[in-house]
Amino acid sequence: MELSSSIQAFVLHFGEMGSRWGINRTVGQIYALLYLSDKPLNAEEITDTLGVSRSNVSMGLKELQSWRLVRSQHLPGDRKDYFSTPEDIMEIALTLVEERRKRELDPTLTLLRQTLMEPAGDDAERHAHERMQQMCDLMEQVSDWSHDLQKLNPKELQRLLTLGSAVPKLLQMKDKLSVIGGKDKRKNPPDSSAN
Amino acid sequence: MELSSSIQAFVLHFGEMGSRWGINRTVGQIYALLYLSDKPLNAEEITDTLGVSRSNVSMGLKELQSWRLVRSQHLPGDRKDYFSTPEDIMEIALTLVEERRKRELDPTLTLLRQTLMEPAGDDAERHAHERMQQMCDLMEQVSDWSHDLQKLNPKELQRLLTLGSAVPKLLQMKDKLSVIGGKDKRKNPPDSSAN
DNA sequence: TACTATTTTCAAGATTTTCAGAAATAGCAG
DNA sequence: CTGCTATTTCTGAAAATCTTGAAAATAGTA
Repeated sequence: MELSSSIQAFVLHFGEMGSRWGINRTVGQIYALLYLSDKPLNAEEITDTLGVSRSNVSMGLKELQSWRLVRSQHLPGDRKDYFSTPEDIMEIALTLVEERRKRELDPTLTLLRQTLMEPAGDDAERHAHERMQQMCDLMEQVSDWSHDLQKLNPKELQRLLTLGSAVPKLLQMKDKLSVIGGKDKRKNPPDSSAN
Repeated sequence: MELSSSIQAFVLHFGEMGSRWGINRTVGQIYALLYLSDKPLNAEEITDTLGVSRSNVSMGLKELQSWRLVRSQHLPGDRKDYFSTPEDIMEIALTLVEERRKRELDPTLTLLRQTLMEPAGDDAERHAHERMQQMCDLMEQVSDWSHDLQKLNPKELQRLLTLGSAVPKLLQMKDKLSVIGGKDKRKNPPDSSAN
């Protein structure tokens, strides 16, 4: 399959960016191709289009499936596997967030929790444990937040994203409401500590 | 310098995770060491502690400084450079978000904007451009959101993070308020389209 | 069951990245 | 300027990763 120049540029770019995103070039190119394609592609088509080996494509597809960024399906009257990316880009983004959390956060979180079970020995270790505790707390919050995101539907997520910088203003608004209504159930009421 | 076992474990872990985070082992180890240290360290001390070459430490420190995750300072009466990480973990997290945006998002955003200036040719390219437009829109929102985060002070950021899953409820609250007060200035008032 | 289409695995070669030591550079006191 | 120390850059070797073609495994079909 011949690619138009703009599609080609995008595919090549994804290949190059792959290293920054923690995937290799072929994987990046396969994903870009599937993302832009208006129909599912089989491994053979991908191989021909990208000009890489068939086995490379097989491995790449396997990795993309392990990330849940690519799905396979069968077309009627055809034994080949056909691959595509989800339609909804919000869904794609959520998947990416979740998988990165699993790979980049969870292992460290596990180590930190284990380490912090043990008491610190000398002064240096005591300080180190404090630092680890800070990191652990933050990572847990980010992790929880990531889990919460997964529960939102794409629509809610879209609104949240659009809101962007307006969220702090919402916070202020909430504070006022809480003060008036007295319905604040959080452990730390607003401004319980100085800024 | 001798490391206690829990510190050692953390340093080694950061070295291993480095590859997933887009840095190499030595860089990961140097960062972990500085993060846990209760005082700034010079390159010589880092070299001895980690058992890697002096030149490696030099390169690693340079990279960490390019990420703005490590700062250098001079101690009175000493010609050596001493290195440390910022105290506030929230500040560290913000730096990380910003630098990752620059490295992982911005280049793609640039390419997408350029590409989308040109009109699409055939049907396949038209579909591809639609997909690129979706990705571009989302990335711009994430990028804007990341910029907005940078403007928050650590305290506000902390509250935002603690809020987590409560944000959607806040959204609902806002909707009700807007309906009552009639002060909604957004282009798309709440529920202007079906969910 | 045997045959064929398709996918996956494997081991070797190619490429890229990491690393230590050597050489070069920079900063500074005398 | 000279000699000394601290730091960075260069370079080739080692290690890790990527890519490939061939072989093996799997799945579908007659």
